[in-house]
Amino acid sequence: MPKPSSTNPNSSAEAQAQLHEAQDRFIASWGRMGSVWGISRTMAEVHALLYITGRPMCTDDIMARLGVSRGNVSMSVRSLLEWGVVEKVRLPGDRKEYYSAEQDVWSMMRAIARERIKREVDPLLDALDEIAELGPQVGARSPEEARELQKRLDDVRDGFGLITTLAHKFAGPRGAGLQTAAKLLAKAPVGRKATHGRSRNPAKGGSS
Amino acid sequence: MPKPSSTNPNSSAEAQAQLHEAQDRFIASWGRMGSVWGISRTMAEVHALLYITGRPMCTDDIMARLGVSRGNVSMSVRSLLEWGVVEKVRLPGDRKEYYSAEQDVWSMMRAIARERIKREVDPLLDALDEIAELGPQVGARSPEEARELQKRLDDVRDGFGLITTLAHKFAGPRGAGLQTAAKLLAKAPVGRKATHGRSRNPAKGGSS
DNA sequence: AGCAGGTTTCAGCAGAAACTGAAAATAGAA
DNA sequence: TTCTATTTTCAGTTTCTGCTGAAACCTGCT
Repeated sequence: MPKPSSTNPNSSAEAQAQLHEAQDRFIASWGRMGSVWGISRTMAEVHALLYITGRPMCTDDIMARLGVSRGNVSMSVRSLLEWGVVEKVRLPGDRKEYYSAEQDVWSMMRAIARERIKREVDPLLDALDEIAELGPQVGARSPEEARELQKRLDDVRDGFGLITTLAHKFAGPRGAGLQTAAKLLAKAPVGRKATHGRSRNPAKGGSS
Repeated sequence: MPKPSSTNPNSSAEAQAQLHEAQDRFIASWGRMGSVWGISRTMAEVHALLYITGRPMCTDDIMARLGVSRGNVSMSVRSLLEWGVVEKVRLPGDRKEYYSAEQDVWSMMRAIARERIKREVDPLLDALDEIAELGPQVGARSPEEARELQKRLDDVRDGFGLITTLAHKFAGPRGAGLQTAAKLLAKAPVGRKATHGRSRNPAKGGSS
């Protein structure tokens, strides 16, 4: 029910404001995250907004809530659609387009991981392969330095290659299995118990 | 043996130039990577230079090779030292400071991962915890929306929490075990075989 | 102590990225 | 088809980030 959030039996104006604030905080954090990841702050904020409210929203809703221009919303939504973390929704009897975010966190994370690998790791791997091909030339004249170079190149390649293989299992179309794998690995005693030093806020909602 | 790379029995001027070019390409790629990761291009380039040559270098060497200012080198090196991927080296009989990069790729990757988690994930987790504390207020007046909010917050938290736990095993002081774990996981049939569609350059000249 | 060689800091500049606003394009209704 | 509500594009503007270069600051030799 994408109802223009107005007076709802359950929510007083005050509670509304508090909800609003909590949401805004999430949006702000996610947005800051976005800058660190190299995507635009607004794009991350739009995504956060759609995710946290869970309701389809149209361009004007987003503009109003985030206080950004129409053009900016349009561009951000487009990227989000490309990433596959947001989809268009048509409401019958309304000419506007509505947008809503992927609600399953793991799908969402897969999508994010997929994009990031594409942008961050793959180009490096390509470059590495390309550079490796210069090796023989060097090797012809300077075998020792060529070997050193080749070794370092290979080391990096192998490291990132492994990570990529791993990540593709996670991010690929059938990647859901990795959620399980991750949980397994998280439990497995690799070295020692690595509590990440943060006490989970207890009870409350069970999750997916 | 940090010899100012001059005439070496094994290397003709030509081979030297070719080695140089291969290195430069690596440096450029790694530098581009850096921008994507939100660290300055120069910082990444300095690191790449120190890694790929494997030789300790002083400020002037770096300035000359990378064509950047003294101040820039100074700042970059400082960050690199903080990240723990580069260390100071004193050469006896020379007042200059020399710097050299961690040569083990896995240590290097652990260091990188550690920094990135610190900068990217931890703040989000903190924000999430903080926001979750606003929940009860909302809940008092609007139980339904509060539950929805809490659930979404928890979902994200759980997802990132799991990843963090995992990552800390990898990046932590005893994290070396994860190299093994990664290899294991890479082999394990999670769903289906995920060849990452890239054929490793097979010894010599593949095509580009 | 004074001095020479080296490193760090930082104000100002330059280039890049993000954002706006309005014009152009598009898609649905009649 | 035409008319109109909505979305997209893009040139201009603003904002941000990284870089430089010179002055200030260390550090250890004499």
